[in-house]
Amino acid sequence: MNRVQRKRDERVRRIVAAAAEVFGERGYEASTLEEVAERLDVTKGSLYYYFAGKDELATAAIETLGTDWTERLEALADARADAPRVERLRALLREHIAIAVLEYPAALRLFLVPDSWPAALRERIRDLRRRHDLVFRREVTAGVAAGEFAVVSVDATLQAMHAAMSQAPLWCSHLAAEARDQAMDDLATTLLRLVSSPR
Amino acid sequence: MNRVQRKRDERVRRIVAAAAEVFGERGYEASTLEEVAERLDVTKGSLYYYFAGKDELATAAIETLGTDWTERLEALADARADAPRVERLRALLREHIAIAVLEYPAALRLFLVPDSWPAALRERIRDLRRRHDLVFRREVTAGVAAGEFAVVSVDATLQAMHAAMSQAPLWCSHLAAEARDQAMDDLATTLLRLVSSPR
Amino acid sequence: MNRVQRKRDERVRRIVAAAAEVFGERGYEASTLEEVAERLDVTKGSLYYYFAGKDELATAAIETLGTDWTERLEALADARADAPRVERLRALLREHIAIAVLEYPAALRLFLVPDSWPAALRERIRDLRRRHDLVFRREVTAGVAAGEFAVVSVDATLQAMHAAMSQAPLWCSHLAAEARDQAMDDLATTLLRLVSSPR
Amino acid sequence: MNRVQRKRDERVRRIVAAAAEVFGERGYEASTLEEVAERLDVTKGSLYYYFAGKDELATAAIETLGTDWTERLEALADARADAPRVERLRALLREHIAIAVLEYPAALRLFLVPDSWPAALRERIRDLRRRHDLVFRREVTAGVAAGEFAVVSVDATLQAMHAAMSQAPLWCSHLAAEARDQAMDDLATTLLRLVSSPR
DNA sequence: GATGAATGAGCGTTCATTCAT
DNA sequence: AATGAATGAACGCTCATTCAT
Repeated sequence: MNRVQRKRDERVRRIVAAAAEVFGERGYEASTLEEVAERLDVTKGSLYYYFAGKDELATAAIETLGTDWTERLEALADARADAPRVERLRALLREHIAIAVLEYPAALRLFLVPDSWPAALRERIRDLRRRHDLVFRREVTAGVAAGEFAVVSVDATLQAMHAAMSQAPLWCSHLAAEARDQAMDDLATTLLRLVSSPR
Repeated sequence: MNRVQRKRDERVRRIVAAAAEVFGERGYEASTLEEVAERLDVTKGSLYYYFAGKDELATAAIETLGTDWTERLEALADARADAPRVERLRALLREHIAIAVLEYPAALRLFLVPDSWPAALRERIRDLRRRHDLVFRREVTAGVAAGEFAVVSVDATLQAMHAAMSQAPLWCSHLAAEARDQAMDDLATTLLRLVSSPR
Repeated sequence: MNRVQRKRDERVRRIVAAAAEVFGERGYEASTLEEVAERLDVTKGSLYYYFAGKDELATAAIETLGTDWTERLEALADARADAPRVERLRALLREHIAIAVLEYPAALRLFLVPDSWPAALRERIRDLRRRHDLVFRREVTAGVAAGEFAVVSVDATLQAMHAAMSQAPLWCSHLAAEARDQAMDDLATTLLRLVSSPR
Repeated sequence: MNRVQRKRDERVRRIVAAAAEVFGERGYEASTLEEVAERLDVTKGSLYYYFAGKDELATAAIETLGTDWTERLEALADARADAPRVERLRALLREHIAIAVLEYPAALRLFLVPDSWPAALRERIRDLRRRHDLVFRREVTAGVAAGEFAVVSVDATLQAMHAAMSQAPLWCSHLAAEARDQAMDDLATTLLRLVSSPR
């Protein structure tokens, strides 16, 4: 029973990975269950054995990706708990950008979900974003409270950070390794300006 | 013949305008020729008299949308030619955000062109973005040269600005009118920090 | 414009007729748009130019058939307005049976609609049945009021009549012409017993 | 081996019972093997160990349903062997209606077998109906012979009775419990009129 | 120039059926 | 005996595209 369950989980994992790929490359609307199935070398119908439909598959893809991403950032924040605020935030920004560029270059498209989704799923996705957002929000608000950071508006600041980081792949992906590293560093440093107290 | 030509141009102009509206609101995949035709109060088939297909219409729409957008920003920059740099840049940022949020909420999706599009069209779109980018790049580089702005990297700065502005609709669209205006102001002010000389 | 409209109406009429045939032969669930289209020698998709979907097509089929049927009975009732009650009712029963057996042998299946239909459509069908029912109900209640008929329950009586008449094709269709006429007569006479005052 | 066989028979019996339930509730097309399996708490695939496919299962279900139904009526007729004819017939009608309305509301649909079914299966079903019919035919013909009943035509009378009873669910199912009981009583009494000697 | 009509390919989804284990 | 998994055909539906008029 345990073995069966493991097998099933592994299968689900592979399907979600393939789905995340496809949704990321094409966006929700242009993605086809056929293509997801093709990459897994199974038929369309098989997907329905594991997922109730396109929406659920997309949600699972987003959820998996979002959870993994968030947890890594949370772990990083913990690991740097004693570092100066600005350095901890820089590390988080840098890591976020690196994950976006190197591992999930398709994430932006994945989160560009159609407004037509059922409210429940959209709420679920909103939760994911919130938790993800919280990693950075915590740092920023604490820094502001401590007088080390200064922002015009926490929301606007976080919005700008997230947007810039999630679009980084569009800009960086085609660069050579070194230039890319430099670009990612530059972006992180640039985004730090958003919270630096201007004196 | 001249009169005929003018008439045709005007017709094309109206079609493209309607298409830009629809594509701008829904993105490429979710847009329907039926809806474009409906807004023009003609039938779907008529569009084919002027455009070879959806892709061409979309390209024309993107082009129009991009050109319109850029020209409005250029005009604004001209109008504020004598204003202090920082105020001119703020005005440009604010206007860009307003256009994105209020008029073309799906522009981000629209510019995320699928890899499957013909290279020619994608190149055309790249040109548009370049010209668009130039409006802000000019301001930033001039400001830096004049010692009034300071940036880590011009590319990273512009990249962050554009990303934040184009994703603003995701964040602002659902806000009430007043809150939305405030959010747009905050975002513009926040993005100004990216070029402010930190002293 | 008038000619175009006539053409369209004729087209719709033919589609509805084909649909009524198919739905009648197979029932709602087992009927296929493909088969309706095939009988019309067009493609499935064409049907959507005239009807929004399977449900609407089925509703139109039911509606057309039901209206025609009812109107003919109403006309008959008018024509026999001066005949004795029992003879007028007999004529109505006989005509109803004849229409069912000879013209719409498939009607029974057509009205066996799935419970899953949208409430609006089911309400529409209920209306049709009500109007159809009214032709007989009027006769029965008037007869009862006049003391010429006697029934246990008007509802039960009408229900039994309608059921027997609509199922007549199952029983009569395969009979030879003469035997079939006799069977239809017998059925009408039998059903008259339902209202005869038993003394 | 005998024990094994008994076990298997029991298993088959339970499957068929579940199938009869489902098919009786939903009709053939709308029934799913998945649902049958679910009610038995086994998987879809298991059913194929006992039945070659949906059609065979449906046939067995119809057969069971029909046999069960008939036997209950036969038992009832026996139990009331000494009652007056009219009361025995009333009891049979009432019971038939109750079974139709309360237990097999979709039986009508189920017996409206598509023409596409193999002739053998359809013949089988016809046999079932004949035996079923016989329960009532016996009562009616005997009553007529005894001079207690009077009918225009035995066939027409039985046809009307069966039709009214099998369509009763369409009419009664949505009534509240009390009203439904009353309706069933009324219908039985009404149908008795079909055989009552007039005057 | 424009329309009404039709087409056909493709999509998401369902489900009876098969089969290795 | 039974299960989990997979398949494939079919269905309802959408929509870009074509074309005679």
